[in-house]
Amino acid sequence: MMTEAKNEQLERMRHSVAHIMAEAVQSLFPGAKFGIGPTIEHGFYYDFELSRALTPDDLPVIEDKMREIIAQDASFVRDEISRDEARTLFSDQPYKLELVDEIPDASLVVYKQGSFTDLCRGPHLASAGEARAFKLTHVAGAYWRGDEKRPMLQRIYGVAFESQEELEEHLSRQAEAARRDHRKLGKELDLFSVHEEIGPGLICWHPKGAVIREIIEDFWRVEHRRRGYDIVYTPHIAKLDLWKTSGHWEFYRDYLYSPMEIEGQEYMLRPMNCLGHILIYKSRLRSYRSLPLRYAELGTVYRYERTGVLYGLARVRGFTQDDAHIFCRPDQVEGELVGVLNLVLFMMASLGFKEYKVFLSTRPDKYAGTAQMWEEATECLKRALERLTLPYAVDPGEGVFYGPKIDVKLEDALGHEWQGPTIQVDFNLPQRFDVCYIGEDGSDHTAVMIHRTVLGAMERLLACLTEHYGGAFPVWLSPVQAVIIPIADRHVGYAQEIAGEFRSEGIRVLVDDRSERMNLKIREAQLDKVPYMLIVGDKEMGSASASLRLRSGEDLGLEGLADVKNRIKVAAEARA
RNA sequence: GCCCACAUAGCUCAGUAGGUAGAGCACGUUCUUGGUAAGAACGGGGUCACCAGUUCGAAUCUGGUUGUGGGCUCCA
Repeated sequence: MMTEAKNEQLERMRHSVAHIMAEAVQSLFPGAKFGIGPTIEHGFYYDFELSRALTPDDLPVIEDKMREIIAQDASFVRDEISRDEARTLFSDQPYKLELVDEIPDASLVVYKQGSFTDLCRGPHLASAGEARAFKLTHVAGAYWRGDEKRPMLQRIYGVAFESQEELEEHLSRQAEAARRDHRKLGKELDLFSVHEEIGPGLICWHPKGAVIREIIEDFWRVEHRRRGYDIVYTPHIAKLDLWKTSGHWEFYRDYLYSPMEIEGQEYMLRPMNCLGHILIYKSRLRSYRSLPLRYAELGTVYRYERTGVLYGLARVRGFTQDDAHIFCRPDQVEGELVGVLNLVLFMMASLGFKEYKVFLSTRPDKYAGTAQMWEEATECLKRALERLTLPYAVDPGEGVFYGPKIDVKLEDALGHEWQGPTIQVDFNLPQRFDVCYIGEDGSDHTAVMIHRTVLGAMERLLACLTEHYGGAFPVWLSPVQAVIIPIADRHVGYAQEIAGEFRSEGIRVLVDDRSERMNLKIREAQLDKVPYMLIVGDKEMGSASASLRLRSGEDLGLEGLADVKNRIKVAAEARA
């Protein structure tokens, strides 16, 4: 109850600060047209149409004006007026008029403070002087009512808290998030790059990023074989006709790369991996006895994403899905779904993601198949979730046109959400490609097809892992697990001996043999977030040992080589 | 795609009355061989993203292109 009341008060304050900002903008930009100004997580925004574009330099000026307004401490006055009065009041505010016309109530509520009156349900603070710590953070463009066909307004975002301390705490959390940004760490830790010369959204994996990827992919393969998947490889381009048959050309044309002509035939870069898998399935007659068949592929796909949506590794134009397609009988669907969900949970746990949200998306307005098919499949997905006692939320109408799905959103250490694994039942492709099997009765039956990824895409996964761990990857994923630091040049030979021995047992180790001081080498290994530093000098050489330092800064002192080796191997095997 | 901002050495960034460029780190050479987060000196390195325009003269002003960032819309 206490926190609820507190939240309500905070919401009220944030909303009032939005009004105060609007008043400040009104006085600084005469003729401003006002959109809406709601509260959001941590703060608020307000949308305006102004005579000129705002720049970041405008924010402190607006903040100063807001402080003046707060100092004047005008009361927030609630008033109820008729629709006609409202139309008169907002006669020069086209966006407000639009809102007035949409509210069905007979009388409308307005709030007035100082010289500013806004159409607003409230509630608000008693007076402007109750506003507390706030800061305007950034300006951005935003379509009126989120519709890209309507005018773009200028939005000012701000944050507001009950106290200066809370505001500063929030700002420092933001700063920590910026430090963990995978785009920044990707450069610092030498994981990946994108190049103007190659094209936006197309990723080059550097050796260290590639190590992480390779380890995860190897792990993925082993786990899939163990769970009855067959691994396949299929081409990255295919004739355009195939994509017409599948419906991709019709439904996703805006997201496809233009076809290319080869020997008078049009070919297209693949946006999905399914079709190759379907053709493998169809390469011979399938009996009900041989189902389910599970074809898995780390399949690279290319999708044309609009430039404005690209984001580091998390939203790209070429990416590798850990894809698989399960072909099964209707009576096998539920069991398969449970198997996939188990695999998802296992992968998430192995990668260190403890927080995730599960969403079940149901039938949209436009759909393939019959309502009954959707009903049954949705029930199957539900039962599978319930068998694993997984809490989930239903996203009504958010399914893809070809079938219902389960999406898993991961939450990283900073609370960012990432769309990861997805499990989709498909009613479209089996029909279009006549994907069937011979049943017990000797006749053809349409197979059920399940698309699924358990990691999502390798690119997005690396983004997510990097931010989750802040670049300090667990030992099993660390590109370099240990750096051996000889104190003086005469210790390099000993360091290399250790490195050879460790390497032969699968430990990723480097010798920092530069003629630099130990302090520098420690600092750099630390900045590289290498889990173990083995410092070796005269003492260690004489006792077949190394002095062990962890990236946490902890100095574990002298330890026998066998123990060090064992310690690293145990940590790697535990995936810790 | 849309709105706004930004683009200077490999990296992080200085460089506002327009007069052909700087620092730190990194890199190279040399000296130093040092016990738990940066030893020192010297040196190499930039057609100031690209293309036009204004100007006697453009990193600096204008327009366009490309890319990046913050958002909006979108994300099979």
